[in-house]
Amino acid sequence: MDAMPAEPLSRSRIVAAAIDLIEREGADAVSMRAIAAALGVGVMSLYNHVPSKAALLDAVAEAVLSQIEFTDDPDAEWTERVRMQALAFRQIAHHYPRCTMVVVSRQLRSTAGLLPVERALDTLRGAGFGGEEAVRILRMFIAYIVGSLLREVGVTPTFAPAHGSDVNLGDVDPLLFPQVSELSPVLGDCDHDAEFAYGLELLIQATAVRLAR
Amino acid sequence: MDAMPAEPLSRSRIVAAAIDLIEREGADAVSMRAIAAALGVGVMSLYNHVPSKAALLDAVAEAVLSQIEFTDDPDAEWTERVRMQALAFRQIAHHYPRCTMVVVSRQLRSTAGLLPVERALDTLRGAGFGGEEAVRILRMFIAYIVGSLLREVGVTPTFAPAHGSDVNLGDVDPLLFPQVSELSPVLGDCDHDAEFAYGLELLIQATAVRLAR
DNA sequence: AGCGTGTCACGTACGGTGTACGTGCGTCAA
DNA sequence: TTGACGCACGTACACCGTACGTGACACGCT
Repeated sequence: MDAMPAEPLSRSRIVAAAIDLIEREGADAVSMRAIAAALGVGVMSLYNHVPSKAALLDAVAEAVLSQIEFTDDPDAEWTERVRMQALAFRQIAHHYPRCTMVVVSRQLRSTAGLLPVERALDTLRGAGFGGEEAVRILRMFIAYIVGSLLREVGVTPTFAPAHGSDVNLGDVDPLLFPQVSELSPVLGDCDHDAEFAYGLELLIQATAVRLAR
Repeated sequence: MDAMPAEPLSRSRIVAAAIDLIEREGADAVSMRAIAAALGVGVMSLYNHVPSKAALLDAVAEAVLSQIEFTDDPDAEWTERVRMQALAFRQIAHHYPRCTMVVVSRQLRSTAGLLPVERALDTLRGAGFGGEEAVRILRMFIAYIVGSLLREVGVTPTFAPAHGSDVNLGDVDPLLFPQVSELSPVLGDCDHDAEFAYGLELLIQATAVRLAR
């Protein structure tokens, strides 16, 4: 009976199952019992490899973050390199949309998020920024990217692609909110890609101006 | 006995108690039972005024957001008005630090967040931007602000004022992460006010450049 | 071969959570 | 007076994270 060798249940297998479950059923559906069931093991077996659920979610964030793929071209203009890095960061959020909230919601003091930081700082300093300003600029970019991702997943917790707000903007009192009322069609839909690119270009240009001074 | 008239337990009292509890004990400590206990009522009484915990947290977000105080000077330069609005938005996050995560974590399709939007759009269009671009710029500012707030509360879940990362950056391999290693003192501490202001000014200037074209 | 010793899967159990449901008490309209 | 309705409340259930104990198995040593 039970021919399955049932490979040894490692930490990485647990993390993978957790990511899978989050992506399939949403972050709220994540429970130790559910993960254990998905792996076909008992609940408490998980605790031989993961100290707690919080640590597991940290590991999930770390795993997702470490999958960022940088195709960094050292010969390219620094503006182009910054653009690519920002887009790469955002891309993983599209590959794991339901996990994005998990990643963003917990501060990660691991070394997983360090490689992107290293690359970004290197690019900025190579462009001619001093260390302190490079850090400031990096923080600004991260804030913008994270904020954008949060809007994208916030608007779509069930990940219906767009249109979300619909009803809400239609019945706004035009006297109280004339601008909102007039612009409701524009506010109503949101091409995330275009929106993100717009802000990104603006940030890059602003950064370039800073460099010229 | 029981002299207390025990005023009638309205929805707003429940929300206020929830905010109070979040601010005192943290967002994790929020439970229906704890809120009920803080109000001196039974747990199920809450459900006569609030359909669910999720709805309660939405109401919390709405309440916090509606407390933004705008001192909008119509005679001021539009850049100054944008600055004031951004700072006002951020200020409530400092008044309710523990609630910030709650506000940011849930998309609000209520009219509470509409007044700031109306003001901002009015300012931008008054400056000369077209409707579509005003929306784009607004979204960019919101992304930056939200991202910044998330970093500020993320670094301080227990709200210890600063210094947080300490150990983590000290023992980074200088060969693997030369930039991070060299800049670790800069990365280690973060003057949130200054950092936010830096990015904000950069965004405003970039926006002004966009307008000039 | 016998025997600690360690690793690890697992069951049980406890205190917590959100909330469905029923019950009883107040205050009004008829 | 009586019915209806609003609302505070207790009980109960399913589910959660996880502390603890137990037993199967693999190993190095004598």
